[in-house]
Amino acid sequence: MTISEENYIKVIYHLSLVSPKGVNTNAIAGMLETKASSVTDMLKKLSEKDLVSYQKYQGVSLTENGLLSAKMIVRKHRLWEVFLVEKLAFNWDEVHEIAEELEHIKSEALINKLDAFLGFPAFDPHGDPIPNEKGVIQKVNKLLLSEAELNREYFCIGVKDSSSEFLKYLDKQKIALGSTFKVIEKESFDDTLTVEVNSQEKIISNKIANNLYVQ
Amino acid sequence: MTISEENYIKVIYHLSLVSPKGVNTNAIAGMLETKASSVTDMLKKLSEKDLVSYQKYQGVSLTENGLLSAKMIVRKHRLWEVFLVEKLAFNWDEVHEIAEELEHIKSEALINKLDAFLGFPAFDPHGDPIPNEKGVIQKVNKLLLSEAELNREYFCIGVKDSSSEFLKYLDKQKIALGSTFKVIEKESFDDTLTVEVNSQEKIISNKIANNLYVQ
DNA sequence: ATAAAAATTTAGACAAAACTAAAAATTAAT
DNA sequence: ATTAATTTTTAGTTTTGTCTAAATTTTTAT
Repeated sequence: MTISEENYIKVIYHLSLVSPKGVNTNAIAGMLETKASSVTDMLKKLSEKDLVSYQKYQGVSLTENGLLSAKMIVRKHRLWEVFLVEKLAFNWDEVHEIAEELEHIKSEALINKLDAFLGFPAFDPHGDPIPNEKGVIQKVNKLLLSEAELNREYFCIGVKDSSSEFLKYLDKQKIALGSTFKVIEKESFDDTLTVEVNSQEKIISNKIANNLYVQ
Repeated sequence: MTISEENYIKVIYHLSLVSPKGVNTNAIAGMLETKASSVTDMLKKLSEKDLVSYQKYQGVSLTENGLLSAKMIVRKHRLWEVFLVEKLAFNWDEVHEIAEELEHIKSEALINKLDAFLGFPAFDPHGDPIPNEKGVIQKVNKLLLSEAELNREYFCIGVKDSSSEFLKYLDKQKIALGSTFKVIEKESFDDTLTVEVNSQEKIISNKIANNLYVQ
């Protein structure tokens, strides 16, 4: 697979988690910052290679082959992110772009040795699960902070948006994976939350609460 | 720079160490397993970008820009090789191809943090020096085993040929960086050496002796 | 010094992956 | 149920890096 093909497969994978019926051409184009016509061209090629099943105008989904390939790319991406944060002392908001490049390094021995070196981590620095050597992904119960019940204790276990801007905001607010959350009050007008984070009271907008996973 | 451009710059760098007057089109084509006409095309492009100085039919050499770029690529390659051997437990004959991919990862922060993580190593697993952040390469006195004097103690400090075949042969012969060498006898007919390696007597062909650096 | 051989460059073509503009199919709206 | 809007595909180009074949320059050998 070329790097370009891998990027398409990865994007189709992520989109198909949200819309399992079939992924739109335009949605793919949006994620890859390319044009719909380019996507159509590539879908034909990926279909030839039995990585996606594609019917004109009907959207696209991954074949078994394509799904496994996608999971291996995601595995590589997330393992490299762990390496960058745990071993090279990068901050969690700095690793995405570098991992986007590292995920295309081909060697399977490399990624399995890296996995062992890191101690077979189950989650990446943003709380996303890391597929194992076979592509199996551990399923985790989680909910958005915006869906949390009042006056119950939760732990932050992940972020939905892992953009640098959002992560830097969390750093500023001293919110990290493992932080404890208790929702004190929910403002019905705009869904703003009053939350006790690590025993400190904070006001948290609905947009933020919609991008924090808790348990 | 594209990956292809980087590969050309790197090959020109390595060839210019052997023939400093100017590197031949055919030599580049040979190293990159491509055709001379493709090389000519690329030399024009690299010349446009002020990475090489190139005059039709007269061979090519790196500009200051090109030289620094080449050294940075070599730096990345060798640091990744150290990582693969020291941290991921690869054997020294397995790392070249993987490092050929890793050397094209762009982030400067990455490579400097990797350098620090590895403890600022001066040499890669084959004994080749690692350029520092500025591109400075430590100069080392070394000679080939084939040029060694009789009955003097030497240490193995590097290999000239770092092909997997040669390195595996050295593993089999229990020769590694740091091994001690004393040449007992030189057969004048074919230059075969009788050598004491780590206090054990061995017969070593001229071809082998021409690919081992000692000090 | 000139002819033959070797090396290099030019010219024209191709594949991959992108693009623009136009056409076709699907979906939404009256 | 048509029409309008949106989405998707097709057709034709472009760019990058490669190729082959032919032409040119340089080097080697007589």
